[in-house]
Amino acid sequence: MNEIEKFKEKLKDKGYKLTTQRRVILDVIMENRDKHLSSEEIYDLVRLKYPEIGLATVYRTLQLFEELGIVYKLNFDDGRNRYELYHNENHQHHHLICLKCGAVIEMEGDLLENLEEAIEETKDFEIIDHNVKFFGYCSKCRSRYN
Amino acid sequence: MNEIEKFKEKLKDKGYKLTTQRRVILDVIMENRDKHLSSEEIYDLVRLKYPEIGLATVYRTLQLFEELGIVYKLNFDDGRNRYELYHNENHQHHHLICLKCGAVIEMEGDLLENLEEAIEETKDFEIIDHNVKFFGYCSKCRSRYN
DNA sequence: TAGTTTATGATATTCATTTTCAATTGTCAA
DNA sequence: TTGACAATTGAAAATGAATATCATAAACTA
Ligand SMILES: [Mn+2]
Ligand SMILES: [Mn+2]
Ligand SMILES: [Zn+2]
Ligand SMILES: [Zn+2]
Repeated sequence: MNEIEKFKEKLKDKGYKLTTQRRVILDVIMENRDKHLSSEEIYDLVRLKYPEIGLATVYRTLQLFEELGIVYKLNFDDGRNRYELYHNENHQHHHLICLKCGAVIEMEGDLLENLEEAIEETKDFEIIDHNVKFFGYCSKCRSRYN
Repeated sequence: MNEIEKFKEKLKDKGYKLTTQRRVILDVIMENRDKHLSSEEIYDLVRLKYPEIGLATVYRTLQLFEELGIVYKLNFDDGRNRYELYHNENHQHHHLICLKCGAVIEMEGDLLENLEEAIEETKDFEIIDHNVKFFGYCSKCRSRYN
């Protein structure tokens, strides 16, 4: 079963309808797997394919996609929601955000085992998800030519 | 030199004036070291001591305090800025946020050495700060009596 | 204390997001 | 294929946190 089939399934499962709008929004997100687009950036891209769409529909759909686990909501402290396609089951990557140019670099691999173990033991806290961001300077911005 | 003296110094250093409003806001934050108050929560507490204060003053002051390194701005993904007194120089604690009751638990100790080393090496990224949150269930909410 | 500068409070404004609601569309049983 | 009915949509208004504006007030300093 490919991604589109899974998508249709997920919608049907919960009684949601498959609309053109939802299809187009998913397409845009899939075509931008590597990006971390904001709601309005997604709106702008979707409008190229489907100019009649309303902004509210995009916001509504992104919320729905998050509920369905199709998309993951990110917060880069820039005052807007951003989204990425739900990669692998256990969302194991961190984001490095450049304080100068705003570049977002992904860091695969968790490397949080120590920390998570310590938390579960000393704090008796059951971890469901984590959110790890690093702020600093990317290689480009560190070079003296900048 | 105690905390208040340091505070006065920091203001004077940059040409800022010491006003009653700033003093009262600092007091409220110091009296709530263990909390992670939002701007409006701080406003409400400040008004108990100084009812004439304006909301804008509280927002402005919190921004100023962040610039001066008196306070640290937090983002718990609840749509509002939260602040805590700048603890130790290297802001080494993480937050565990309960998905059920909203409790915020602090985790002292970094335990990110592995991860940070890996990033600096493999990504050529200079880390200035990090932001680590864990979402899950606190001990209270895990007990069957809930 | 006077003179200069910074800060304040009230209010208006911004901006992302959400809500409202009448009109439209997808689904599914007949 | 159709009709009934629930879900969805787009336009517009509303919300809510944060910021900007501006006349007045308070702090600093010589
Ligand atoms: Mn990512
Ligand atoms: Mn804390
Ligand atoms: Zn950069
Ligand atoms: Zn809890």
